[in-house]
Amino acid sequence: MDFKEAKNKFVQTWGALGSQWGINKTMAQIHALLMVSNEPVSMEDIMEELQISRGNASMNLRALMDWGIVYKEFKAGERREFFTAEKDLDELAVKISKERSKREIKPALKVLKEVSSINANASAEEKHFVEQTSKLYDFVLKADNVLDKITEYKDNWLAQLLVKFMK
Amino acid sequence: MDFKEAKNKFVQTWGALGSQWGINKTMAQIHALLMVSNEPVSMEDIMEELQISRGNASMNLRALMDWGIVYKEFKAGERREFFTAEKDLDELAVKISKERSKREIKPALKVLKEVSSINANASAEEKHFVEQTSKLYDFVLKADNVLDKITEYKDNWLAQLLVKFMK
DNA sequence: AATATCTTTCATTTTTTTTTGAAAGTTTAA
DNA sequence: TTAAACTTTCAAAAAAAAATGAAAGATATT
Repeated sequence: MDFKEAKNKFVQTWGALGSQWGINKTMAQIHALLMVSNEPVSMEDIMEELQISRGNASMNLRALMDWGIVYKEFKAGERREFFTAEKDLDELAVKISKERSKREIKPALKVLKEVSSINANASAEEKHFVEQTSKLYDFVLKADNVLDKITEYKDNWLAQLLVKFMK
Repeated sequence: MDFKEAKNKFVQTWGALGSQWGINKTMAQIHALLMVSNEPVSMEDIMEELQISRGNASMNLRALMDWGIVYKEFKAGERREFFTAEKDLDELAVKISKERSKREIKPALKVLKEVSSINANASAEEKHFVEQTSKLYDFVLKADNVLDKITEYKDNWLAQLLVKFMK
């Protein structure tokens, strides 16, 4: 396998993986492309390499920047914009964790709190509902706290975690 | 908010959350419904409560059973089948982790290993590619190992993890 | 201030995913 | 072994998501 093939395979695989995690294919592919580029990449190059339209490239780059995992770069003397991805994997994990917590977990917690707080009458059905959603609330809250803690460690949290867990 | 509203809100929210995690809405809704039901539920009831077709119910129940988080139940004297969800949340997390590892992480690792093993010639571009995909391989491998370890603890791994991390 | 270079927006089109429902399949019971 | 009760399958339809591209919007240059 030569470089071109390998790069292509990586970008395709990352893209497919993205879909399975609720991220759209192109967005994941752009991210993959930037991750393995040693130089900032122009929108033109991204369009060319992934065979996508200008609008598509623009919108997905915007989304990636909203996630805080892709940055704009300005090259001296160049009019157009260039893009780079966050390449530090710990930093990347932290950013994704924080963002997903904010966008998805926190709102879900709010709903869980609400629905688990209804005044259950005597019926076994309602009691079970309250019990189960309360457990779910506790569980998700704990999981979210773990994420928070992890992001505090920031550097190399994964290795530390592994060490702690294996001992 | 009364019970009916709360239940509906929970099912809807869980369904929406599912979409953001690469699981289809109906599948997540069926799972939500079963999670908060104290009694096994028939396919007829699922169709009725979620307003979905028989085929849809059948296929998504099958998918949930493939994930190992929903079970068929047979009631004495009853011809039709009933369904229940795994309600132990630790167990649920373990099953989902294992399944995602098997379906997504392991195959991704294989590709990462492949593409990071190309024979990089002297160009900075190729060197960077190999370096970055190698780092990614190590990172994902470590993360996958953490999942493995977690599943060994099985009961209440989350609480243990939290304690370890906060100390 | 007019023009050139580049980016964003968004209505429309295309693609992908999900859902439907009727036919085929399966199991139990009479 | 026939029929009744239920489940699964899958081609077609519907819905949802993503992509296009041209026009509008910026921003720099002459």
